[in-house]
Amino acid sequence: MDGEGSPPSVEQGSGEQDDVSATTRKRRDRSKTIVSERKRRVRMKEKLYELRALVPNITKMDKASIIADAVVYVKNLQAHAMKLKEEVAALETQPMSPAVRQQHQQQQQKQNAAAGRRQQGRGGAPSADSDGEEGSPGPAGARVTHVGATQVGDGRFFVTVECERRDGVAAPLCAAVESLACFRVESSSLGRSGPDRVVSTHVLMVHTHEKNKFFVVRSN
Amino acid sequence: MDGEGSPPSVEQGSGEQDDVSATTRKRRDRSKTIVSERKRRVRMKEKLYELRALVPNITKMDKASIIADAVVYVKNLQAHAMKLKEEVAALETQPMSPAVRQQHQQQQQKQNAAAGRRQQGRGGAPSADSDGEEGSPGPAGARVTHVGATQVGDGRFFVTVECERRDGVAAPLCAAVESLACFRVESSSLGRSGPDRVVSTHVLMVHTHEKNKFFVVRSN
DNA sequence: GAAGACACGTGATTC
DNA sequence: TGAATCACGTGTCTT
Repeated sequence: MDGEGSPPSVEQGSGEQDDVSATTRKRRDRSKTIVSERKRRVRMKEKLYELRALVPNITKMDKASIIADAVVYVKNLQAHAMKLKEEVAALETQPMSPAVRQQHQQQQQKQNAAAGRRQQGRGGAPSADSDGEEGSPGPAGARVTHVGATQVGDGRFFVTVECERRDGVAAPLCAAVESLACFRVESSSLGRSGPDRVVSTHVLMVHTHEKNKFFVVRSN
Repeated sequence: MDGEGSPPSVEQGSGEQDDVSATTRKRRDRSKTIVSERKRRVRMKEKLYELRALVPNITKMDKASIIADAVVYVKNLQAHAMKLKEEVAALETQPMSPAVRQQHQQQQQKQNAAAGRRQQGRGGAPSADSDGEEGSPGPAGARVTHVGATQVGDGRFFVTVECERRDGVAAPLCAAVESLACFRVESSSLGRSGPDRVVSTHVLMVHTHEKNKFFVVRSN
């Protein structure tokens, strides 16, 4: 309780026989634990740097922020990996002759930002892609070429929107995602998926009081 | 050097009337820093638990091992995602004559066989949503708390903008960045930098014909 | 000078 | 018994 400093000052000079052994033992023990603790700190710091090296988008060098950035990065990565896996599965099971694939690409011009609870893989279609209506001209005029949504956790969804790459597309894209009132944007990122395509990925969290409105549409 | 001075009883006669104020100030400062440091530790620990909840196979609860496990997990996840992405690209662009597809499937099987241990998120982690988010009913108009810009290449700049966390901040943030007419947004991402802060990072590319208009302002 | 981050040495606890 | 991990308060350094 009383945080009084134990003075490490030496009181030698009087006792000889076991006094010396006691003090030496104590001191040796102290230095051992000290160096051990130091090594422990170094180990953790190195691991932290190692982690930081793996995470792109490091915002602050701050120790806690490194872990925080790693957390959101891992979340995005997990979601992305899951989505890719499903995509692979879908592509593998569907033979997709060239004609069909071409049609598929053309058909994927959907720009529904209000894709609320509309994911019904009807007829056992395992695709998580929601089927939108006709693509109306976007806010910036860029056509959306792909929209995907996948549940990646309890009330958490991974959403990807791909559209043409034009100047000023990011803001309406973010606005569209944020306009989903029952979601909260947990993280989002924008990058290029081709010479003329940008893709924005988001992790959305359902507001807790709306959680029961959503359910999973399992693919298989 | 040896920081003594805990006894708040008497100071030497140098101070006339500052004796009480000096000790009070010192003590207040002490407790302030103490509680601040304590909060820092708590923050880091929470972030660490949050990270641990994301990593499926946690070997030891040890603090450094958590980061180590996270490191190897992120490495695996990155590799896995890259492989999946290549796979998707290959599947999408292949004309897929029957022979080719068969070969591809064989290759697929080999990959699956080689990847003996699979780590798929399974570790039923309890909901680590430590942050009780509150519905702040604010429209846009969140205050920007930090802006940074660094040149990271030839005509390429890394820009960070931090502001208050409100619903719907991402879109105006992107709009603001995109409104810089002489830049093109190469990539951008949005995440949280604190319980009440969001930070958006962007990589901007100067349009080539404007490149000579910009130069570096070195900070230190 | 106030605030924040970090490394340090140390007491407590666990295996 | 020691080795190892953690939380703590503190000094120092940078904003």
